[in-house]
Amino acid sequence: MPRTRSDWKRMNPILRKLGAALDLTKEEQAYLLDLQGAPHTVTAGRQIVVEGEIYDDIYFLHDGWAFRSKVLPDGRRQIFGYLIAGDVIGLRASLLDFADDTVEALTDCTIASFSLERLYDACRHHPRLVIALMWSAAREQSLLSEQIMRIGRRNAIERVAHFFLELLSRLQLVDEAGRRSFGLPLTQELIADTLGLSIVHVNRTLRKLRQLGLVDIEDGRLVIHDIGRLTDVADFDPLYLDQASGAD
Amino acid sequence: MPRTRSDWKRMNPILRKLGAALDLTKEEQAYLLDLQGAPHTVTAGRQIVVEGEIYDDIYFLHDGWAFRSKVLPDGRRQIFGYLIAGDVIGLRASLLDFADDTVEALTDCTIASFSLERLYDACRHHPRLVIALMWSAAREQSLLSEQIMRIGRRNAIERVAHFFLELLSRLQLVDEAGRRSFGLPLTQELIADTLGLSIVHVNRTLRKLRQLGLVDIEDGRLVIHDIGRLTDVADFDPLYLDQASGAD
DNA sequence: CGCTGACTTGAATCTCTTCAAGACGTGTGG
DNA sequence: CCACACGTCTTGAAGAGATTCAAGTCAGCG
Repeated sequence: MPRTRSDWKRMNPILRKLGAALDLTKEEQAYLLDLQGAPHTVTAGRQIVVEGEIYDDIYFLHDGWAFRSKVLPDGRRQIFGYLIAGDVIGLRASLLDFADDTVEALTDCTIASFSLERLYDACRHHPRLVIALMWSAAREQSLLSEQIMRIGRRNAIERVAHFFLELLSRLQLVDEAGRRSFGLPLTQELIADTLGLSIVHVNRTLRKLRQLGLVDIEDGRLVIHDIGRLTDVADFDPLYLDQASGAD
Repeated sequence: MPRTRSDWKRMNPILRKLGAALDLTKEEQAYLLDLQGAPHTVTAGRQIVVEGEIYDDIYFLHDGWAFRSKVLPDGRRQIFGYLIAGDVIGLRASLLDFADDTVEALTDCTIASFSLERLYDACRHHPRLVIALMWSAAREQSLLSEQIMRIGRRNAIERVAHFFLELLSRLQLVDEAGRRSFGLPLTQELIADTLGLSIVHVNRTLRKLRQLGLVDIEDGRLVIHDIGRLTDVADFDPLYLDQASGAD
């Protein structure tokens, strides 16, 4: 299904997300769209960035889910975070000499690339765009910090609850979640590798959350029954997401 | 003890660190030094950045140790990482609306500030400097990812061993460590809050490392007796540090 | 000289992991 | 169309790793 440029623009989640941080001018928006090549699709399971490889391009994720991870020699895997519509992929890999982790498409993804080279030009002509990109990277760092907090100092039920609420807020920002539910393409194994738990324990923890009447997962969709209580359980404070949720 | 500008320049750890990534021209180096105000001292225990506050300035850390952390309402604390000579403080806080964690001086620190406003100018006139700054932020992200890996998927002894080796490499880059030892201003409580462990367990783990003949802590100095074996225990791969260690 | 902060150690306890086995749904080839 | 394999989810039981509680040592310091 062919799309015109103005189509991309109207629905572009990157603009939506960056727009939440800075008010970009029409010109800046146009420039940003021009930077990108035509979007293409990556099928689920494919690796977009591979640990140890060299990259000069970065990608904007338009649609779908991806995740960053790394595997120890003995097979233990850690997932660092999930990438959803509006997120940037591979910025770090192209700034550093090599990618130091792997980004894999979790669902079919639509991505658009542009070369880092063009960032130099952008610097000169549209410095605010670079600031916007840095803002995006800064926010990603906040997510990483919060992930450390989750894994380092929270117990299993807090981790899961907190993780779900973070996903809810992030997805809402790009219009991919309802008020209290969203499509969750994760297996329990992925959740385990994200939160530093075993599969079995994730299973038991989900059961507990279900029994408490807080959340349900049905048909790959997460439904939060009581956001207030879940927020209490998780001790969730969305400040770090820097997205003025609610008041928006 | 007064210093001339050329003094700062010669010994400036920021230049040393950024120089490891990009070869900055003389002009770029001079511009970078001009950006900064005169260094001043922050005494140990003082907070440099406070969670929830608004910041427009960023700081270069010239000397000393600081750490980023966050505390849960019930007192559990997580330390996200340590800042040493050459590191940037507060970039994230000034890009986002608020600081989302706290940076505290662990030892007396020497820092120099410059306003984020000037970054716009830098963008136009010296885009490579901004790239260098982004490289620095990217590397910081790598550290955070590795921290997640440590806490999420490694056991206590691996965490401690890996943590020590990371510190060794980072300190060596800015000439603050010998071949196999360095000054370690951390209490066991700080190590515990860094690695997601209890104080007691850190203590036992350090004892184990000592008994294995791998490391010793004497007089606030960490001495690694057998880097090879410690690297094996930790499964340490310095690739993520992006500093071409050894071959340097 | 007594107080405080950091380190140390033992014992009991708990959270989470590991091992094992079964249920369920789905896709595939005979 | 059935049998079988496979991936995911689920649950029980045993065990390991880490925490908590408690108490005691030691050095520095007012």
